[in-house]
Amino acid sequence: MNKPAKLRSRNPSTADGQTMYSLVRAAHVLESRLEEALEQVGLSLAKFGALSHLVKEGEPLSLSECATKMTCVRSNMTQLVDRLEADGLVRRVEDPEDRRAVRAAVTPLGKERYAAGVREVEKVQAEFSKTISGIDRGTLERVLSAIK
Amino acid sequence: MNKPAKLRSRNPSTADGQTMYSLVRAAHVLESRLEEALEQVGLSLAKFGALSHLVKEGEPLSLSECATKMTCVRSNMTQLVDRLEADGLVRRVEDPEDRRAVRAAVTPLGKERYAAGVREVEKVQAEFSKTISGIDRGTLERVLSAIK
DNA sequence: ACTATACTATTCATATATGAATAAGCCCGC
DNA sequence: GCGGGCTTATTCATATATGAATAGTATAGT
Repeated sequence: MNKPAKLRSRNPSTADGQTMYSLVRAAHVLESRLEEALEQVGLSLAKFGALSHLVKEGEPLSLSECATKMTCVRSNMTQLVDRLEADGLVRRVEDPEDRRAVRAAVTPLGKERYAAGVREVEKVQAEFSKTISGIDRGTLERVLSAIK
Repeated sequence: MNKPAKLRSRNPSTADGQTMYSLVRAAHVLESRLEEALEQVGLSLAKFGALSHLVKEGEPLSLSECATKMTCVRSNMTQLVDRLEADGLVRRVEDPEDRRAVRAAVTPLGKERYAAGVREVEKVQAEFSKTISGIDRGTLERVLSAIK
């Protein structure tokens, strides 16, 4: 639902600052497009991201593992799983191995919804692909992955 | 304070999808760095962004104008100005020309804080600049600005 | 002058994120 | 086996964002 307004504008101190802001702005635009596309199938980017890890893993993941994979704090995952559960897309199941842990299991509806999300996301990716034709993808990937 | 966990991970449907996710991830990393840098001087990225528009404009802006410049909805600006006002960085002033409007005026403390923020942000920009040496800046800018 | 329409900011409900505090359960060294 | 130190999830307070609903003000067209 929300996208940060924070830095949608820019600060012109240096030329590179410009590029940095451009990159952040472009990412926000892409996120908006993804949110919009996923909204068509009743998902948000956050929900889609969580489902994608669960579906790919093929078995229930503890909320801690989910949080790690999504690079967010656990309290965020607690709330996200609350919403996913309310939507009927995942179920909380106990972990018999570790009674502290709670695992999130994707429901059949969750799998369906995820598949529909993938189809929507692929459209956005195709769009994006056209836009970045005309830049060397390898170089771009290398630079982007250097930002950590 | 917050950065989206949403898409910090990736979905490997196509190679270009990878690049799209890389871009989004990189932007989140940059935002985190900016948030961290600004935290040193008691600012968030959202607050810094609002201050930057107000300082550059040189005179009080209505909340609607602020929202437009920050590309966010007005209710967001209402809350952001609430927090900036609580920090003593801006003041709400009435607009004698239009009794509907409320303008945000930067305080002297706000100007100082902004200047301190700029110094912090410049450090992050310098860091970023090093990272992207090795890619043609013009090409990158052109591609990024094509995303809208 | 009046009315319809549009724009102002605010409030409210909600989603997404963080981080601190808490309670429960695990496990290592003794 | 037990005490201390992790890790687990949750709750709470808060920040940032959206969008719907509202109240007040402005303005254009008649």
